[in-house]
Amino acid sequence: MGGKRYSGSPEDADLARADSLAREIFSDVANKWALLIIEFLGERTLRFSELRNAVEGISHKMLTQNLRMLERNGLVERTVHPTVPPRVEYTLTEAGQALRGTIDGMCAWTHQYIGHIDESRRRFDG
Amino acid sequence: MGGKRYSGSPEDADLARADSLAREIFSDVANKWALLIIEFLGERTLRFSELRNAVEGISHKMLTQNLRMLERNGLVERTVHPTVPPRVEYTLTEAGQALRGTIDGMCAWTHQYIGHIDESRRRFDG
DNA sequence: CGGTATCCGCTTGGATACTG
DNA sequence: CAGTATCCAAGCGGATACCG
Repeated sequence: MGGKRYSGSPEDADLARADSLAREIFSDVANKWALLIIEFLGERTLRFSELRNAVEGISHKMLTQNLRMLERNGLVERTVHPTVPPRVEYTLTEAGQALRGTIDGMCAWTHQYIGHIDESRRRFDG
Repeated sequence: MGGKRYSGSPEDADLARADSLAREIFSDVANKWALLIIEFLGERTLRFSELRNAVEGISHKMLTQNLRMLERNGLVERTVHPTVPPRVEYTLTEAGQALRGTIDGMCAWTHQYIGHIDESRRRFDG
């Protein structure tokens, strides 16, 4: 991603715009809270409070903030059930599901290399 | 990842420890600078300054900080050539290469859905 | 229950300067 | 060139309170 240089023609300007957009999207999505939320939503639709319990350590504020961002980018769909008390559910869209696939890869990677990493840390720290 | 509850037996304590380690690793790695660095190093070995140019927007400080962290976790290998001026090169280890595969997936995803996302954003903002 | 708003501490991260 | 250290401002993010 990125790394290219454009020299000024109209088509290049378009490419540059797409590039900066890609960077923006990448920056939105590539943070631990967003990735963890997507990972948990991949298993099934969840309510706000369920999500709050699943993603442990996340604050009320960070959860809403990230959910809005994911909704804005069309990765998550928000459905409000007009009941009392309110019931709000979050589901992955197709785009979200697709991204989830790659996050699964990251999780699998973590478990696969956890031993290597733990050892490497000890060597480095000592 | 995570989301499980352990009830207190010795084996459970081990699982809980592995779990929190996994979380720690995930938090280290799941940030945009780390992911971008790994992505660029996947193409080829790079010097500090090359990396600084490739990952545009990153500051000197953030680059060193993330490189140390990646080295500590054994994802990146650092080789110092004792010349004047010094020449320091960074390469992905096998673990790093493996992770790079999944990051490639994220980049591909970005480009595939960039249209959807752009449109979704307009709808949301307007 | 879920969301928004406010306050505010404190971490993050940029700028700068200095070493080998 | 690469790395470390210091300083300091901006903004992240937690806590709290209040509304629909």
